[in-house]
Amino acid sequence: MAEINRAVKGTNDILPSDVYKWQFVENKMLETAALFGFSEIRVPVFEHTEVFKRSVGDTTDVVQKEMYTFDDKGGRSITLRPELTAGVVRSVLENGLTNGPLPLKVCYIGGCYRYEKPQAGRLREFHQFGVECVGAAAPSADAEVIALAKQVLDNIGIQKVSLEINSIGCPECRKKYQEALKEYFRKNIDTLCATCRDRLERNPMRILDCKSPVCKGLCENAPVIIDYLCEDCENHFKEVKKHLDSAEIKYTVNPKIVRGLDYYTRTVFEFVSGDIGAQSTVCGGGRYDGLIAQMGGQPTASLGFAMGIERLMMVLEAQKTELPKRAGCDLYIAAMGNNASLKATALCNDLRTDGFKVQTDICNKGLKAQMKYADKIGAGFTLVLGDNELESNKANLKNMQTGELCEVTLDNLADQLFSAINKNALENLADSIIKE
RNA sequence: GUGGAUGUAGCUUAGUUGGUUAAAGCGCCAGUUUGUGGCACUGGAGACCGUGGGUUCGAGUCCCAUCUUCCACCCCA
Repeated sequence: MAEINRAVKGTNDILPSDVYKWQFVENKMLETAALFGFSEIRVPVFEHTEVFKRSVGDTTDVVQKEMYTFDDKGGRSITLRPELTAGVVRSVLENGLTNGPLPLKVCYIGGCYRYEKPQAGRLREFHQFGVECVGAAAPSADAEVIALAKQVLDNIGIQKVSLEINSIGCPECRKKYQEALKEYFRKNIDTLCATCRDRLERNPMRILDCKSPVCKGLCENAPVIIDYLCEDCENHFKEVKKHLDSAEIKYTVNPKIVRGLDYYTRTVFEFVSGDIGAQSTVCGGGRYDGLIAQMGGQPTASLGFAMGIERLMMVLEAQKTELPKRAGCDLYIAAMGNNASLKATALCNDLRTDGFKVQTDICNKGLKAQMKYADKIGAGFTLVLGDNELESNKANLKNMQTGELCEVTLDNLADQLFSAINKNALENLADSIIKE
């Protein structure tokens, strides 16, 4: 296939036959966020490169090798967002949103871009839903944000995900911990796998995540971050857990959770699914108390999370979850001849004004072809319009499910269609109740 | 960036030790006489066999390269 009609590597189309799933999921996300007082914010797809370097972290893989960065015609270094927190924080500061009532609760949905090698659950363009809660230092904030993530997943119908939490402390306790960790692994440097030997100095906490059996064995007895938390961080973590318990949100403490973005502090968490392959994290988040100050604002304790929408779709797919599909067409008007076609145009216009989904022939097809088309697009009812109908001002409304015909007058069609649709809906409901 | 697998019509696939106009099902379009979809029947459109080289008298079939897709590592949502 020629390049001109092929999507760029790692990108996907969401086709008309599938959008309903996305619309359902996105609506649930926004609705659920609203229950918690989070309102949507929309920020640009690209930012000054510096925004991401400063927030995500200069040494992270995301910034070092995965960003789509280019110079625009004005010589600015621009980067397509690899995640949304950075841009949202930038906007919050730029617009002085922290001067309003705190906590500030915002959520977002949008595409993110990372130059990675595609695989299951990993694309170059992918979509995230996330929230940011700015100016909330108490442990109850951590629990609320986690509760929100949980409820979003529940409301979408995601099953069998587990919540794992950890505390990676403040920069102070982390420094101490990393020293202890390095010391521990240095003693066993020869037994570590090659990549982990590499990680030892750069990011020793990553070794805890290694899948090689040797490293895994070594990790069993490695020092655990929780033992190195300062008093404040330890108390904070304890309180977070109490709040989760109080809300009856199940979790496991996983001391090995280490977030890959630099801005996280204290509480970090992930929701993990076993159904979608190696990229199993469907939601990741945590506290980032230092980020706002790092971005030039007043020190402001904050936290948030992000979900990978494609990964959620994969879970739904794996679970074989049926998502509600909206009816595509209430009425199809089949027109025969030019006069009927003119009348159909008028009727369609009126009915659409009244809020009905109505279609008619725009290809000059024969009657049979029009009926077939009506059937394929799932029209609830059809109406055939020809010279006879124009003359008598009456026509037969056909119920496409039952095949029943019902005579209607072409005046006040809307009312007649309305009652026909309702009658049909009631009968379907009754049928389904009887079946149960 | 590293590794493994893959690539024939919109979709799912067939294609014999390389040999004439590349096949089928589904889908799509149109018909099966006069104005009503789903079933059946008939017909039609649709593939430069991922791309570029090479071997050969001759390649969808063999070789090389490249790209895509998929999966894993790495990393992350």
